[in-house]
Amino acid sequence: MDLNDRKLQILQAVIAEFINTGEPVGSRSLSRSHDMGISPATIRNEMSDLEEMGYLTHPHTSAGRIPSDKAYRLYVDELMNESELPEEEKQAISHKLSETKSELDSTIEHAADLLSQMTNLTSFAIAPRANESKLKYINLLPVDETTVVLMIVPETGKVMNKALKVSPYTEDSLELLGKVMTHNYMGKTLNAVLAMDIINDFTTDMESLSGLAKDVVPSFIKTLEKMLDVDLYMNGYSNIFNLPEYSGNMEKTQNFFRMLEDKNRLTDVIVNRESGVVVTIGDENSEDMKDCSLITADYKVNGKLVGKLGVIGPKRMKYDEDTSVIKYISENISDTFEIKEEK
Amino acid sequence: MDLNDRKLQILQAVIAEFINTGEPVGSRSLSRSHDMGISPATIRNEMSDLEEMGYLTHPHTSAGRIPSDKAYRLYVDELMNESELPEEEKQAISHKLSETKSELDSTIEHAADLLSQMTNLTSFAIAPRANESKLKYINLLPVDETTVVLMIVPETGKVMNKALKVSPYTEDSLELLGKVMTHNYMGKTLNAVLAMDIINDFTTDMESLSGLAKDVVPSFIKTLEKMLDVDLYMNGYSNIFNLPEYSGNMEKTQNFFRMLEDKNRLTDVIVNRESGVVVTIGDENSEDMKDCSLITADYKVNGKLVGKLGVIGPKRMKYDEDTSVIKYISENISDTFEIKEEK
DNA sequence: TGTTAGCACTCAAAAGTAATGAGTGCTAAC
DNA sequence: GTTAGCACTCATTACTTTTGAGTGCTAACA
Repeated sequence: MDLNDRKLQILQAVIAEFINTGEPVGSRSLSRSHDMGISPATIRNEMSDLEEMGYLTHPHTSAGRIPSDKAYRLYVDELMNESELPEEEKQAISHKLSETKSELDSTIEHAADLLSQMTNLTSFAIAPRANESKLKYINLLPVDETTVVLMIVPETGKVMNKALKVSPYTEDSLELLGKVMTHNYMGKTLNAVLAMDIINDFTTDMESLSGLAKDVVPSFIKTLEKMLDVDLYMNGYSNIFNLPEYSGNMEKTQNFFRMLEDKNRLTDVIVNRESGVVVTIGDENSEDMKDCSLITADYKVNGKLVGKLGVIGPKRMKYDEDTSVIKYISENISDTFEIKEEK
Repeated sequence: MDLNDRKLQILQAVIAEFINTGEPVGSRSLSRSHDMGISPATIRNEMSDLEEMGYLTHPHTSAGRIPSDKAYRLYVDELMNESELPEEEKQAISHKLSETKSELDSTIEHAADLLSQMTNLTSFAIAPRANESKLKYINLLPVDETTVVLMIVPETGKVMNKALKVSPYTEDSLELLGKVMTHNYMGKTLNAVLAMDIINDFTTDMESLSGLAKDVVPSFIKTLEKMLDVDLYMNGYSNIFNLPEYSGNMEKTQNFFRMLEDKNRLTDVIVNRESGVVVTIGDENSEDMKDCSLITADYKVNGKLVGKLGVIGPKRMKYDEDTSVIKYISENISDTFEIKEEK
């Protein structure tokens, strides 16, 4: 059987209608809302064909049709026309994001915020991962007799520092320790440094430092490990209650929130998505998200891929608009954190 | 009318039963479960009295009784015996918290985690507020031609730093600017510094620095402002679905999540609670939390009050156990971050 | 005088029943 | 190939009945 023009037209109409209302679409109501010059009976025949081809399903015999995952996939890949964002929305985004220009963390947070507001979905964003990023700067600074601050600056990603309680020390030994650490680890990637036998570097070689090193090195390692963690921002989860299929179904709602609360798992899923603007639909996701769709995009800092952001919501989301929003926001962030050549 | 012994006993039994099951408690079932040597009819008479006195209510004529807010208040203040935590739970807490010893942020996060696990409620914790904390250390560090790191260490609370993009600069001018900032602001409280006319300090006086200062000072101010924000950790919100009164009532659940998602509001509520272990019940809270109870406690760092943590859940929470857990965890944190005198 | 058995009454929740209506599939005529 | 007609399906809604845990009241009892 062939996906001829009329079938496509009907399929598109069913998808559009279902995305809008969330109710199964019947032949009669379709012929009323989208006048395409054919009778409900004809639509019925076509729908029946579309069902056979796997694009539509039936919740039960006497209900209307709803799009299958395959239909959404077709829609996203071929049918929908990515709408250009209206100028005023673009302005609103740029304006909101420029408020925190040059502060990546806040920008990411604001981006997630915007995203959920503009899509009425649950949004998320993750800050840069640092693991393949080279250490650019390591420093130990004296604060008071028993406090020093350890600071680690990776090439991309978040600066980390930590105030450490240590036994009394001399500034000289602190400076020396800082220099040794810098010498040993600077320019290497986070992963590379963590693969080294850091503790041994200090316990065997340098007697004079071992006291201070004993206080500092474990924290250094822990801090490096913590830099591998990605921060997850999430926003707009209450939006789910605006959708009748959730607000009328406690079990679905429960699953949704349980899924969201497993932050590690969610972070994993997001981190491991392909780059670019990616849409995954229903079964294309893992079991716990199988009746959701996700759209993600990544943003760059200085031209390198570093973080992701996106939305999660029901399969009947407004793929066209939502994709545009996400795309625009991620590009906007990337632009903001581009090295300005002319500077 | 008098709250005699028997009435108290019955009231206590009703409360205990209701906290356990969430179902209104009838006279017959009460006489069966708590044998107190009197007939259901007598219990009925007493319950009727208790209702007149405002301790019990009736959802409808033919239903059992449920405790009023007043009853919970009495229970919390006088009737319940704060249970000592079993030794193994204490151990579990100490063990889990000691994993991240000396890293306040992670400790707080873990504490919130533990709290929700042990109480089956939604837990929250806020990291220290820095606004009355004195600035202990300000530094500007060169990273590369167009990047410097600004670091601010307050006496208590979180070290903040930020990588800033700046126009090309000399290390000398950076050092000078750092010294000026240190000279101007060190030892003052955050609030005090923010009250000053910081921008003017630099634009008028020091011509030589104005280029660099123009890049750095606005970020300095923003960073200070950001230090006033408190970070809120939240955990275990899905626990709400285990409670029949929520999992059977979408509207309640919605309100709960909407309330939780308003982070600023929630943070405000928590920050402004009295110190010590505080329980607020139902109407004692603001409108949006009026059918919840909250228990909070604060923890100290170096003996100063700095942060809070607690739980939010239904009014029929296990006040005795939950209070003990919160109290123990908050004390444990305070102990961990106590200055060790003997050091 | 406090306690209790007995009884009529109440009412939410559960179960059963019927009506509604949007939908389908099939067939026969156009 | 298209469409009107019709029998059939089935979730949803409304209505009714039944059930049972509960109450309040009264009268008798210790």
